[in-house]
This record gives sequence, C-alpha cells and structure tokens, in this order.
Amino acid sequence: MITPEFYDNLTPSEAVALQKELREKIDCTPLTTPVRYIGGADISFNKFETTVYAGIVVLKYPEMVVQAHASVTCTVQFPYISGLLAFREVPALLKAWDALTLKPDILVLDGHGIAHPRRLGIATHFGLIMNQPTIGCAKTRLTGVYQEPGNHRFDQAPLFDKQEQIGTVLRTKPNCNPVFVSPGNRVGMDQSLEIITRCCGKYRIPEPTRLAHMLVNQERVKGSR
DNA sequence: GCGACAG
DNA sequence: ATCTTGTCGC
Repeated sequence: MITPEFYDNLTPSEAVALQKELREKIDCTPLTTPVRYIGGADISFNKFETTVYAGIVVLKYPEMVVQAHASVTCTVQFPYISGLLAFREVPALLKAWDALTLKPDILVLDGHGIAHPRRLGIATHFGLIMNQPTIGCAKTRLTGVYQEPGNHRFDQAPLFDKQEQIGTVLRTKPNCNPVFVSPGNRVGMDQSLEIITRCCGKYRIPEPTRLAHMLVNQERVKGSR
C-alpha cells in the first residue's frame, strides 16, 4: 500500500522511473458500475510557501448537489516540475481522501490523465495507486496536438499524440478557453468526456473541480491567518 | 542548441 | 498555482 510517506525524499529522476513502471498498469476500460457520486479534487497554496491545502468535494451525479467534502493541510517538499505534478500534489490529496466520509464512485482531478508525455498525469497516477476510477480535466495543454474546437458549448476536438488519441479538447462555455479531458484510470475515453460534459454548469470549469478549487481557496485564506 | 512546459 | 479592480467583448 502506498502512503503519503512513500513520496518523501523522492528525486525527480526516481519519479520519472516510477512513472515508466506505472505506465504498464494503466487501465482505460470503461467503468461498468453506475456513477452515483462524483468527486472533485484540488490543492491551493501561498506562493513561496510549502504549506498546501488539499480538498475533495463529493457531489451526487448527475444532479451536481454537494454531499460531502474534506480538506487537509500539510507541507510539501517536492517542487512543481512540469510532468511531475502528481509527486507534488498526490500526497496531500491522499490525506484528504482518507478524511472523506463518503468516497465517490469516480474522482475528477485538476490536471491531466493519460494526456501526458508518459501517460501518467496526476489523475492517472492517483487512480493507479488507489485503484480508483479517475478523470483528468486540465485547463491548459501539456502535450499533444489538436484543432481548435468550435465556439459553441460542448464543441470538441480529439487530442492526439502521434496517431493515438490521448484526450479531448472540450469547449464547456462559449468565448472561453476549452478544457482538456482525458481518462485517468478505469474509465474510457468517450466515457470520461460524457461524464465531464454532464458535470458542466454555467461556468467554464466543471462543477466537481470548480467547487474543490473554491473549497481549498477558502481553507487557504482561513489557514494563513 | 532552442523552444515547450498540467499546477 | 498566486499576486489583484476594473474593464473590454461576446
């Protein structure tokens, strides 16, 4: 069992090696059990500080009504390095997950799933070590090529790496930049898009991640005073 | 060598 | 990610 402590004293080089090992275990088989609860996870922190606030919000699916939430605060040592985001944020998220009284059927992470150079975005990483269905929903591209989707709600375009589709670029709201949706683990490509689409309200960011972001920001303001 | 580069 | 009010555009 991987605990938050497992990540202590891990070097970037070792992190990349671990990603290459985990890559073999990725499972993008569509989830067959019903999704009744969906979670949104995110972290927040003050610039130049090592204290991070992690939180997870659980909502009824597809009604998008909040059912539960948990947030924790802890310190991180691993720096932000593009491609290694999971090693900075997952430890804190694991603690928030433990504190959750109601575990969601699927979790949406603020970042990519398999739309990553080694297919190990934060959503895939979390999903693999927790054997939990996950979806990655990032605000900007990390890797891959795509054609800009139309400017209407839910217009979309596949995100490719070579010949392989690694995600979908989704316009969740007109006149707003699209979001990047990709399977994390134990969920299919089309299924992840379908689920995220149903989580969209009147904002660019889907409800699970949007509410998690608001939660951790409030915790940060509270905690840093 | 140069540009790109989730949060 | 975070620092931050008003303001331009759909």
